[in-house]
Order: sequence, then C-alpha cells, then structure tokens
Amino acid sequence: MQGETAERILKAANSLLIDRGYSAFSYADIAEAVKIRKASIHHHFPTKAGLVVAVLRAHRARIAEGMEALDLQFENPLMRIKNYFKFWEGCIEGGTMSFCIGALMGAEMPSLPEEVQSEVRLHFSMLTEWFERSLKAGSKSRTISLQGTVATEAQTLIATLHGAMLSARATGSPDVFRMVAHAALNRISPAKQ
Amino acid sequence: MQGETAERILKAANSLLIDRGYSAFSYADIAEAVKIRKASIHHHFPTKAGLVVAVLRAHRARIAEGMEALDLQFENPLMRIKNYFKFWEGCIEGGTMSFCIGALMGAEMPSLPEEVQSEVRLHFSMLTEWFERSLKAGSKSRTISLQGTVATEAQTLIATLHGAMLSARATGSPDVFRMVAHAALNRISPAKQ
DNA sequence: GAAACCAAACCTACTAGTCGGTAGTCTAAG
DNA sequence: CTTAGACTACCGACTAGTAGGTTTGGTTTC
Repeated sequence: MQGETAERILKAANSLLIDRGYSAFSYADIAEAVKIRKASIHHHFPTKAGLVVAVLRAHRARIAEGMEALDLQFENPLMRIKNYFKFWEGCIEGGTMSFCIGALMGAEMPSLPEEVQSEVRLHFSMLTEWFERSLKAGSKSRTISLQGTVATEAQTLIATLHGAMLSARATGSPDVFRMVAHAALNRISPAKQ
Repeated sequence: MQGETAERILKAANSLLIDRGYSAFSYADIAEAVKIRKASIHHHFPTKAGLVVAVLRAHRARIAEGMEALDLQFENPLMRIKNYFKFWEGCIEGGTMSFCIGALMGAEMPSLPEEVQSEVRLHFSMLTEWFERSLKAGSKSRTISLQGTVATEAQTLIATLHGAMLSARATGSPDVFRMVAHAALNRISPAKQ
C-alpha cells in the first residue's frame, strides 16, 4: 500500500486543519499526533502547502463521492440536498468533523499559499455545480420550488450551509446548525397539500 | 490625547485581522504598518490577546452604533435589515472591510485565547438580539413576512450574511454576496401585488 | 542460502528566521 | 523631577525546512 504512514499524517493534518485552520497548526503538532519525528513528515510531504493541498484534495474527493452516492440513492433531488445537510448535521453533532475544511480555508483565503487557494476555489465550484444540478432537476420534476434563479438559490444554500456551521462553532451549539438547515430546506420544499 | 498611537495600532490590527485572522498576523506586521518598533506596541497593548480583544470591542461598538443609527433612520424594520446588508455590500465591494471580524474569528474559535472567544460570543449575541428585535417588529407591523419563528429567521439571516461573505472571499467575487443578500431580503419581504 | 545491494522510511541534529514578550535606556513634555 | 512613550537589544520558544546518517525489508547475484 502506498504509504500507511502518509495516510496517518493526512488524517492528523485533517483533524488539526479542521479546528485550527492553516496557520495555527504546525508540523510539530502532526509529529506528536502521529508519533513520528518532524523530519519524517517532510519525507512524505516536503512542504506544508503541499500537505494541505493533499488534505484538501482528499476532502474534495470524499465530498464528491458522497454527492455521487446521494445522486444514486435518491431519485428525488430535494431528498439529495436534504441528506447533504443531514450529513453535516451528523458530523457537527457527532464531533467527527465540526467544520468543512474547504469553507474554513475560504475564510483564511488571503493568507493562504497560491496552490492552496486554487484548491479552495475548486471546492467551491464543485459545490456550486452539484447544487445547481440538483436544483435544476428538482425544479423540472416539481419536487423543489425555486423562488429565484437556479444560480441564486444554489449560492444561497451554500452560503446558508457554511454560515450555519460558523454560527454553530462561534456559539458552541450544534442546535443553531440544525435550526438553520431545517429552515433552509423548508424554504425549497414545495408547499404541502 | 489619550493615545493617538494606540488608535493607529488598533486600526492596523483591525486591517490585519480582517485579512489574516488571529494567528496569521504578528506584532511585527503592525510595527511595519504603524512605523513604530515592535516593543513599543507592547507598551500600549501588553499582550496579543488583549490587543485583539480591544479590536473586537471597538468593532462591536461600531456595529452597535450602526444598528442604532439604522433603528433611528428607518421606522420600517425591513428597511433596517435591508440597509444592514447594504452596508456590508458596500464594505465588501469597496474593499474597506472585506469580512466581519466577529464572523472570521468565529471560524477560528477553537484556537483562540479564552478572552477573545468570549468577545466573539458577545458579537454573535449582539447580532442575534438585533435581528430578532427587528424581525419581531417587522412581523407585528406586517412589513416583514416570516416563514418560521423569529429565532429561526434571525439565525438564518445571520448565517446567510456570513456565509455569503465567505463565498465572496473564497471565489474572489463580491457579486456572490450581492446575489445571496438580495435573495435573502426578498424572502422576508411581503409578497407584492 | 548467504552475501551484496538498493530504496524507502525514519532518525538526530541542525539551519535561518519568526514568534510574543521583557529589561533597561533615552527623550521630551508637564 | 516625574512620567509617558518611544527606543535598542535581547529572551526562550517555536517555525518550516534541510543535511546526512541509520534502520528496515525486499530483491538480486553468486
């Protein structure tokens, strides 16, 4: 297998990145978590920017995989979106992943190395594409009711998702996320009866 | 005058905080911006956490002042909220303040000193109170149409506001903010006819 | 099957530079 | 004569990154 240690380094970097962001974590932190010397990390990932790019790529791949799974599991686009929010609700409440790395890095954007910045941009365009595709399909099949254009509604959902994560983190209560997410989904659900 | 230099330090720290966050800016950065030696900053603000608390308090005071001004200027609560969004639209587009410091620090929460964390919590509760108060008034006078409870709608607006800032920063286009903000305000506007 | 070789993984020990913070001095104004 | 504000010069701890040696496990060759 191509690097069991590299895998553990990526995992540790992932966790550290989630709750400290880019500039507040160091190779020393990873070294301690992985029980390896600092220099050995450089053997696997020569630079910090490179390591974070790798983490971001893996994160993006996981999200893309999850979205694909939702596309296959649910033919109803509203249910796809609903479950994407539900996924994050579980992550935040369970503490497994209290924030989306892509979004967190978005906030740090101006202080990020160029290579990391473009990875963040890719994260956002992936999100945008999936939401637009789902909304378009839902609108066509009348399982989703749009109030604005597909583009507007997609950006609104993405903003609400990330903003709710931010509020949950700042106030320390996952309830805020659940509350906002629920309302956002209600808004695109077709009126009942 | 009680600290013309202190004022300049606060201003520089403010700018640096906005685009780098807490851990990615240093006393050296401020020293360069203010054209003063690093040690002299410690004379005015002994610790970094203390300096950031001061910046956060000033930021909160300015926002509170702005909200009060909106309350006086507009009797229509919808117009108050609309103009609060408009204020941020101007900041982001003009580049004067590309992000709300309170929100940015919310993202960094777990790596912040305790004293800074509580200042962030105060920022969020201030926002919550103002939005809830405005929504309640608007609902009563039928100038705002609520789809959920006041609490839910307030949290949704706050999340959307911050999430839109985040998207704008990540994608590098202020348009995203304007688009999302406009849609959010439409949603709470009473139906026309 | 043992000796020789190789590359990857990991180590110790280091670099130059930065971090937040401190001690002590000089200067100007009340 | 005091004091606030600025300074120079430093501190120990930490930063990302490097140089170079050692260990490990597998493959080739005699």
